[in-house]
Amino acid sequence: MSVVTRFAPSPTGRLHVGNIRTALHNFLFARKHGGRFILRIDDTDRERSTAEFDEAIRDDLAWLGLQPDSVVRQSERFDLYERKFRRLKDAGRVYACYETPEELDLRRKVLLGRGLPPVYERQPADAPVPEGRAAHWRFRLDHDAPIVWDDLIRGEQRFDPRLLSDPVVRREDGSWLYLLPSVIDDVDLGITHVVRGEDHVSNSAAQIQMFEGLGAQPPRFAHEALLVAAEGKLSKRLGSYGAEHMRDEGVEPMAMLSLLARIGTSQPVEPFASLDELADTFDFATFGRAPAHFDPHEVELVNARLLHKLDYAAVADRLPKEASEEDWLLLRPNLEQLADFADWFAVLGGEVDPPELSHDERLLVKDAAGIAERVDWSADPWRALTAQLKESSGKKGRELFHPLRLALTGRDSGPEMAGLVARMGQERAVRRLEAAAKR
RNA sequence: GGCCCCUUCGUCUAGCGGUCCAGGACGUCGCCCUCUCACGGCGAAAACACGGGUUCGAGUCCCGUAGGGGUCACCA
Repeated sequence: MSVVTRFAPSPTGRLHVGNIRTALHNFLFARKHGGRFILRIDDTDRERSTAEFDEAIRDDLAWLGLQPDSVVRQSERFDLYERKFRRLKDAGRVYACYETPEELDLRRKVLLGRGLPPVYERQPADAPVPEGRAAHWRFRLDHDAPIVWDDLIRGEQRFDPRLLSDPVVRREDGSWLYLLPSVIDDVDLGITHVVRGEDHVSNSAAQIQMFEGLGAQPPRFAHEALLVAAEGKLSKRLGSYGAEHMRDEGVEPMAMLSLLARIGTSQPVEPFASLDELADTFDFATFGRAPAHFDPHEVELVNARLLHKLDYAAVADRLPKEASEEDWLLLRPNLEQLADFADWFAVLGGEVDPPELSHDERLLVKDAAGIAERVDWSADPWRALTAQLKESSGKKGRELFHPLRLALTGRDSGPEMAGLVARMGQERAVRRLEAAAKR
């Protein structure tokens, strides 16, 4: 049996880390098993769904490289739901209800107040239909069929259907609620594995009976522990760490994905350059059951480590077109974001602001400028320059190198000076040293 | 309030009764590459929530306490 997974966001907002992680796991599992990954836009809620978010979600997935093999939209499948709904109704698995939300809410509070589970109480079949009230519809759970499944992450799960409310599947205006259309689609699309957050476990319990009611075999389920914000006690909203935000912050998609694939698992977080590498090692058995802390700072760290090992070919099209492979190799170890490259590239070929130096440092740099003019730049100019300067000034170590780094690059830290100096050329180096000496 | 899940180094975790004075990864610190900052390499410090049991023996099993997460919608 080949694997088919799906990611089913509702277009009521942008993707955030939690979403992305679920999408990634569905993608990786399918990829690992040579299966298919489907994007299902859950837009049954017409009030809150928008075309803008629909598009933004597809954009974000594309940016992340999580391309679905196909895309379906629930709003285009209402005919199918109608047919299945009718069948369930004829079979008595779906029945009409007439309570108002206020009545249900009140009843729930009473039950809760008595310390009882707030489960929906079915009305007797001969209960009078309230005057002028339209029906909404519930799925009838089979109270005599214990619900059991073997969760890929949580192990054996058992639910007593009596402790679950018969879920409302359709409103009085005919609009659909999440639970039933999702099951109908999972059957129709041949979904073999449902991978989602553990906030869905009780939904899965009810849905398993829906699969059976529809005469279908339920898929396998994997409910992953949720992510919680790392910072402080006051749980910050995870929603702010969205794909949009990541893009603006210069996060490489693979850095984000590398972290999300492994956080909360027993496998180490390492920067991976491709989804295939991630898919190879993907395994639900390594998933922990406790909520993992997501720390945005960790994304930055993985991002930097990823950049440090990325090949020129992987980034060439996003670099200034004059930048060579050598430039990339020289500058790469110092990048935290790809955008930093452009700044360093300017240090090689552009201009830098002369730094503020102390009196002693200016003298040293002036001396250096004189030496630099006479050095043979085709050999190893940095070695020649520093050797001579060391001798003439009597300085060494930080005292010697720091002013030179400042004068030549305008910054107090950065890549290997030897490489930078050779690449910036004699004329530019001399000019910068002189400028710094004068300032 | 009911039900479900969880609690090992700062963080993510390994551990499925003795082989654990608890292993790995990130971070931190130190050393090396280099006579600078970074990159990289090597190394070090760092944890079994608490209290009771069971057992010859408990991080590992049981109960309780505390804490965290989830759920109990005419949201998804």
